[in-house]
Amino acid sequence: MDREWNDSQPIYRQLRDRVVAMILDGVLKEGDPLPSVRNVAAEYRVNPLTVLKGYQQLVDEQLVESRRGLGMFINTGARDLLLRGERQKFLAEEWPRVSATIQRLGLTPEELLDAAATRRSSLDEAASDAAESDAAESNAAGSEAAKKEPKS
Amino acid sequence: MDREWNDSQPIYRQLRDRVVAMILDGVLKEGDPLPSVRNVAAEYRVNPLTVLKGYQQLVDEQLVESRRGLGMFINTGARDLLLRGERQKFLAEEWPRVSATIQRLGLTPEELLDAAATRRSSLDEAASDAAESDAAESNAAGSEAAKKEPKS
DNA sequence: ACTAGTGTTATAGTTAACTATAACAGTGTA
DNA sequence: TACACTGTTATAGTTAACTATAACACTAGT
Repeated sequence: MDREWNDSQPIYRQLRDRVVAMILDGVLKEGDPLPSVRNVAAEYRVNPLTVLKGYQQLVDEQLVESRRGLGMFINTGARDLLLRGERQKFLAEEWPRVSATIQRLGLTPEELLDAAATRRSSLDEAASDAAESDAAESNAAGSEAAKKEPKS
Repeated sequence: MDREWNDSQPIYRQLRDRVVAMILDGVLKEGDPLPSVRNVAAEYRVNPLTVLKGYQQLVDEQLVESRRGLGMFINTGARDLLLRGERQKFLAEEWPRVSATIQRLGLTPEELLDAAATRRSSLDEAASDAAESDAAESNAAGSEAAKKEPKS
């Protein structure tokens, strides 16, 4: 979670993508609160408005609901919605370009698997662990986030 | 070649990537001229300065040489240079993210191969043909580019 | 009521990307 | 020389992304 920003895409979109990844990985489940705008802004040393913009994207996509004074919460059905939408989006918009690049560079499946494995072992431990242990306490990603129960 | 721009990355970088792809695919060979700044600008209805910026990146990477009054030409060794650099860059910077996304979405090799095949048949015919027929006339990508011989 | 935590809005400034328009500079050919 | 191509630079304006600073609005706990 401490990796910095990639200059090939706006921060607010990378932020949106991170939350999406956490939902897909099961780190954030339905009803869970997102780490607060101010917390994220402070932790990543980014402007609160930038965080808000990323979160607003999620609201627009019906993935997240905002409750003033309480926080932002994962909607019911968010993960299913994502599994449909993101698959199609990825296959249509990103994978063709990536696939062409792989072919152009003559990369072998071995090289690709090696590179993927290398990264996973060094970066994704936390996310993998959280995803694999299903019913464990699902603390959100912020440092010490609020964790109040939404009153339905 | 008539596909429009992707708003997820600046045009000048997409332009740079297209030329890189053409070099890797063998569409542009050492000594070949790039389509002229003005031609590309007109064909894609983009500002000449934007095209120039993309081309300048290639000059900075030693892939292309600029000759005032003549045009811009692929350097010798450009393809080898690319095969080394781009492989490393792709495996380190892009593939890990893509690989994680694939895993998250639970995409199968079949789905990925299908999507890749679908796209290739509809988009890349021209590039593939040019790459496969090796010694054919290698006309550059512009509409009717200059095609002068550089005097070494 | 007070306080500390939420999301939200307002104001204003910087930078990068892109644009339009125009001119300058070098090369080859008729 | 004149012309038609090349790359290059100058000037200036728009938009999107990001920033800093501050205030407003709402909720829960004490």
